Amino acid sequence: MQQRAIALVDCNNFYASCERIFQPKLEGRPIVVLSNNDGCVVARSNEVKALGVKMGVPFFQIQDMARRHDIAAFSSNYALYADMSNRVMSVLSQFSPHQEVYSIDECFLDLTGFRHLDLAEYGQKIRQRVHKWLGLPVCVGIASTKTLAKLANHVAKKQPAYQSVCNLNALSPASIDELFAPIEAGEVWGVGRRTQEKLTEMGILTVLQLRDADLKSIRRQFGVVLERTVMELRGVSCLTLEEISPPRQQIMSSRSFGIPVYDLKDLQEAVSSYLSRAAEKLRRQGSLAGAVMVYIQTNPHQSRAPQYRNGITIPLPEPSDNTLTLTNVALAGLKHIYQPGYCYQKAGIMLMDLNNAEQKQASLFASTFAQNPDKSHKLMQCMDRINGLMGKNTVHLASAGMARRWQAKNDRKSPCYTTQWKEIPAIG
DNA sequence: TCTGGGGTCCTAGGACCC
DNA sequence: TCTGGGGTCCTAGGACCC
Repeated sequence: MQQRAIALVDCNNFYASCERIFQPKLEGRPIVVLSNNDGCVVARSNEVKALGVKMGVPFFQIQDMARRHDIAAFSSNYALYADMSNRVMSVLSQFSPHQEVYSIDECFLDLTGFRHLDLAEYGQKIRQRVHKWLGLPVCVGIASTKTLAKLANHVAKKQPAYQSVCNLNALSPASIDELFAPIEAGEVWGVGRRTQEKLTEMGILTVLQLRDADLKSIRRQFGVVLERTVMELRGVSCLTLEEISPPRQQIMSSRSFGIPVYDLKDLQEAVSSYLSRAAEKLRRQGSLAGAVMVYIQTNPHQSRAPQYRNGITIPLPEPSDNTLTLTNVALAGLKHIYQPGYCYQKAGIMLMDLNNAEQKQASLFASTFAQNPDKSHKLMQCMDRINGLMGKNTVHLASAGMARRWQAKNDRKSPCYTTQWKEIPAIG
């Protein structure tokens, strides 16, 4: 079988880079992007990484350092990142007929058909076009399997000699061994903290050692997943390119609150608004939910305060994608688990047992909406269209509240430069 | 007193990813 | 004072059935 050529294209420090595009004066200045509620650091520019700030640290823990080094901190602006991501993916799709969008900032491209070209050069072309058209830096890793392509990307990022593009297919076996020998096994895609610890105990420290480990004992100790990973490191492709993403099997929506919440009323508003978002996603992918889960919890980090967490899953008599139906179920569940007297930090909902709306099974027992499914369907369509055209939350259920005191903090959010007419950058 | 064995389905929990 | 959110897959163990 011919050797495949899979590229992994990954944006460098994606969120931080997005912020920089529209504020060029931030070039060279350390930047962090914060998680929801301005809680943790979820993206760091190179300057911040150099300062030793780790991924996921609570922002308040580094606030002194942030002041000392003049770190620019941003609330996350998902509308901006999602829009920039779409643009990146669209540019990248020009370089191969086979693309798998793997996450918001990376995608696989099948370049097998382009093997007659110098693929390192081709990778440079990709990089330059994304940079020229969008102002975003990317790195490219190319190899015969997805796992190796991820690793090649890691090399492209870390080793300046490669100038952001690394093609393992062009290297001799001896130079690949040399390349893999100093890289920690934990850098491999699919090897997390736990697995790395266990591997270390077995004396497997490097990528090279993992690749050459005894397959049977890997299988026995870790299961099929890591076995596959080792095979992929050997150049045996076990993971296919998934060009069309399968519909989600569950849809979650949860948020921490911006302020401490005690009242059922606030929780109801939050749950209702999370549910609306999730139901929109549900309808967009053309699914129906068979069950709704709702949960609430106090802040687990505040160990001295009384703790309470609870959740309940409620099956629906008949699968639905109707916001009103789903909300009623979620709010009934919430009422059931709510205990007064606690300081709640977070609530969430999950739509479960999703299945295709076209294969809907009629219930034996007619429910309120089943008596008039057309009407409810049209109402939802109408809501989705208005919100699509006029902006999120233009129309929403009254139960989602108007004041929304509990909403997460995001004081440091940049404008939606690319998705809101009134926030388009002006040159003057 | 002696008390099988194999299959399926479901769930919870763990591990991983970004 | 201040600690994110949203997913997937696999496995083990229990319930249940014949």
